Amino acid sequence: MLAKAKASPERCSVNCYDDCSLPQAQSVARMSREIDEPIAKMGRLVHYKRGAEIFGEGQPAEYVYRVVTGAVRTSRIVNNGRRQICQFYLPGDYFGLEAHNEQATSAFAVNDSQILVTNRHTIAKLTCRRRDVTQQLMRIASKEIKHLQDQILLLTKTAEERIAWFLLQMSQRTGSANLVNLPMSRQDIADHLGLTIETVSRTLKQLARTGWIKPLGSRRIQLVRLDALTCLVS
Amino acid sequence: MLAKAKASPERCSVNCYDDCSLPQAQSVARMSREIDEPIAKMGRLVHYKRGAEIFGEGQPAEYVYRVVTGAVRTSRIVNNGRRQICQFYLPGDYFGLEAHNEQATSAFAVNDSQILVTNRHTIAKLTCRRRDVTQQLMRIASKEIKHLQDQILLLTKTAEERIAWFLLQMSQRTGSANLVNLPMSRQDIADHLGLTIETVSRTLKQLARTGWIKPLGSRRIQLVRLDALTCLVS
DNA sequence: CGAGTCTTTGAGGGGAGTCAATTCGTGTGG
DNA sequence: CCACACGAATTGACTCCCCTCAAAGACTCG
Repeated sequence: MLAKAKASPERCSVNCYDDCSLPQAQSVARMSREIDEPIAKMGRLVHYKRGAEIFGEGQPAEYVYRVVTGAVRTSRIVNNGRRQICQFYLPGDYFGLEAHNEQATSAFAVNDSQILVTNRHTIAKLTCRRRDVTQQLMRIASKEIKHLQDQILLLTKTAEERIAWFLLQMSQRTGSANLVNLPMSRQDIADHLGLTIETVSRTLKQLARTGWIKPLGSRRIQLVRLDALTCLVS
Repeated sequence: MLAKAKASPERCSVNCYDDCSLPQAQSVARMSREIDEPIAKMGRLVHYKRGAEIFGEGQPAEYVYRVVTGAVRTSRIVNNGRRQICQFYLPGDYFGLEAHNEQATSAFAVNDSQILVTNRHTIAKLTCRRRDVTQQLMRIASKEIKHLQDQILLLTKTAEERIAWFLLQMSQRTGSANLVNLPMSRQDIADHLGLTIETVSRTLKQLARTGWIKPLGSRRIQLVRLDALTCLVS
């Protein structure tokens, strides 16, 4: 019931760079879909082990983060002990930007992950010189807001619709059309969708029985009937 | 069931100004808690009648809005006809900023309202000259994100907790400690909290029976036991 | 005063939660 | 390499909260 997150704040700094001069920075910039993202080109690459805390709720928000490899979840603990997973972040996604003074969420590495960490001061200084940085910041914030609004819509729907939505979203975000890799546990999914692990499991089974999905092991799912799933979410 | 929003796009422009020279602009700036908010000092004051559409979902996001008097609700329509009210905005609140290219929500005036409308280009130009504008933008976005996250936490709670949370929040935002004026209908409240009007009505009755609140007419509620309500939300 | 809308109240049903037991999967140590 | 342990995931039975449907009551405004 009380899903306490593992607090193993083990962090290993692997590589540092502050400019585009190093090859790693180049590859990071190339990974970006929008080439001219100034924030993507600076920062420090940090390696977090599976389950490691990246930042905690209430901590001062000093950095902006970007997933390079792996996966990250942000979460909040509610009074009754429930854990709400606000968002999963996959390679290319920014997070930690939404905070103003202090973090409203905690962030944990779902898997071993490489995260690009950029100081907010560095970004703030950049906004004075380059006007497109402000636009990029607002674009990231807008994306975050849009996503939260989608999630709010989701929480008024049925379990089946939530699961379908989640699977479709994961398939879109990971790029593979009809094969979904789930880096997170059932508990993570349940806490994200506002369900219980039992309901998640039952609903997945139901979708498999109707032939819309095909489970390939516990954390790999093939989306057989993309049309039916999409229709369910509409 | 299908809660269709009234589409009465009647809008009356009452006053225009683009600088601080006019007295209305001064009063708007004075209303602001943070005196040095650059956005609050410019724009055009528009009057919207009760039920009027301020902008529609999918429309290009050209302006940023600020409530001066009245109340505004932003909403989205889900596939099954349900309406999700994303947020209520009260005097002093900004809205419409979260959109990137096009509005993700529709906005309607709950009551007759005066809205300060500012062109995004004007703000964008200002960011080049004054660096604090970017910070203000991010502060508004952060506030919006925090609020959405709170609402997500809310939607996993019971009806009683949602109602209590809503009443406490409204009392905080309107400034009056234990007297809540509800400018919106039961349907609006229900669509905001992810409940039905029947459940809203029943839950309010239940809270009144336990003596924690005291209804003063349909749209005025006295919060008798603030401690108990706060404990419920925790 | 009356038509329409909003709100309240009641009865019944369904979907997800809770509790509990079993199975599966992974890593560990003998 | 196998046996064991531990957690993760599945499956089942039962309960409860909220939704649905329906009708009556209260309020608003012409």
